[in-house]
Amino acid sequence: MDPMAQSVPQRPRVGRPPRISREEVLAAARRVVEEGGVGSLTMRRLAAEVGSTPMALYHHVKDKEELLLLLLDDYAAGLARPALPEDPRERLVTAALAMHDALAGCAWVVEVLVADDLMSDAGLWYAENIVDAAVACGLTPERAVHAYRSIWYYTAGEIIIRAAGRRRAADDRPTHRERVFADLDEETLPRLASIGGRWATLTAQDTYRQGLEALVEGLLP
Amino acid sequence: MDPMAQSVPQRPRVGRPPRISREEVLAAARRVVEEGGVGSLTMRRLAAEVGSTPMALYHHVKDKEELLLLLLDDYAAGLARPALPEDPRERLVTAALAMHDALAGCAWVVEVLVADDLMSDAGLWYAENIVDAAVACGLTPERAVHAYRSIWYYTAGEIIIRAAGRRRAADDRPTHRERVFADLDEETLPRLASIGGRWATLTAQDTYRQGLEALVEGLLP
DNA sequence: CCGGTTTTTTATACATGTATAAAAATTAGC
DNA sequence: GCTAATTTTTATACATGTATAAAAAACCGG
Repeated sequence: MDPMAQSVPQRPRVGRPPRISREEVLAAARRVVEEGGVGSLTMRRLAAEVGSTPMALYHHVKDKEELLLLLLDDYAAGLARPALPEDPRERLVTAALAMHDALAGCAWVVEVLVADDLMSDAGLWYAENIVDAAVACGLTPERAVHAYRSIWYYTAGEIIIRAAGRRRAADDRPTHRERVFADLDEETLPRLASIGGRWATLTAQDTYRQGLEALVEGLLP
Repeated sequence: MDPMAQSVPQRPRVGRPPRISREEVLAAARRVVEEGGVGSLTMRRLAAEVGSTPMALYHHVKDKEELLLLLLDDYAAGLARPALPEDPRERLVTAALAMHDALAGCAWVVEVLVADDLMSDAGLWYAENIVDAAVACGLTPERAVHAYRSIWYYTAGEIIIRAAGRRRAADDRPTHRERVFADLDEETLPRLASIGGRWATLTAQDTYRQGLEALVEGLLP
């Protein structure tokens, strides 16, 4: 019982020895997602992949949500961290853009975002840089955190809403929206009516950066 | 076959007569949600409520997602529409706040947001007023739509992320986050480390309005 | 070697959304 | 009235996440 003994590799010498490990499960999950997309990642498929049974997985991850979170973690860990400009304001914007790009590059990220919020390990790098840049811009630490939070809401919202839009576009049922926008009441909704068909085009445009810069503009003193 | 006949009540005189209607299904869904929360709304339970079978529902709503969207619609239709200030900028902020409050008042709204985006009927009132106010503030219609869009991302993001946070707080497993924030590396993440325990407090605060005003500040000329 | 303890794995079961196909109930044409 | 067409309802089935409880496989003290 030497307290200075290596604490991690000190395996528990009791109980039935595990046939699979969390790492194996994660590695298998990566494989499955890589080749079949996140839609093909089911607990049963994953169990088959590691040569075990579905319920055995639950001894290594709490549930599927945690599994996805862990996948996202190591996706984020593998990302290049761009060099950030000196100027604090530019640094802030650049870091936020990098965060956004990271999320946008991972199609299934939405499923995790609605469940948890990326404040784990790899994701912290973005938070660190954004908060730090905000402080460098003259905000108090408290307001810098609030600023980060606002940027996070905006960013996560953009990712999620746009993903929803893409999903909607995928199955090509003529959307409720199109019908609604087709016959807008000019009396009660004159502005939208005057925009009419351009709405789809306009909202399809990528204005993340524009909005981000506006937000930053308003947040900084 | 008079083409000028009432087009809507002209019921189709052919085929097996329906035993349930979309309106009945919706009314039943409202009852179920009202008394048991959205979690208790299952297709089977709903079928039982209308005295039918699960699959019969699918002739009146496309799927559960559409059902929720319809529920949200008439929730929104029932909301009071606040009087808006004259000053366009205040009007913009007030309308956005009203939109946010509307969403925040509906706990299960998140499930719909991630699937579709509230651009249906009742939700349009907010869009109309926000876009119109933005134009009144001097934006072109195009930029006004973009501005609305940014506000929408920010708002939806706030609602979704905060809901996730609340859900996480509900089941009291000591979150990954707490553990992560407990031992931050002061070398690589000095700023977050210096904030440390205050992070939870700070991010728990409601800063929606603050962020909104910053965003509006930056969006308007 | 044996019974107890601990850990991991397995088996079984359930609730859910919904696909598919059959059945039922009506009208239209003859 | 009979057959075909049309619409709605029902029955059955499947994949999914995961709860629960039993089983298996290793350790320990005797």
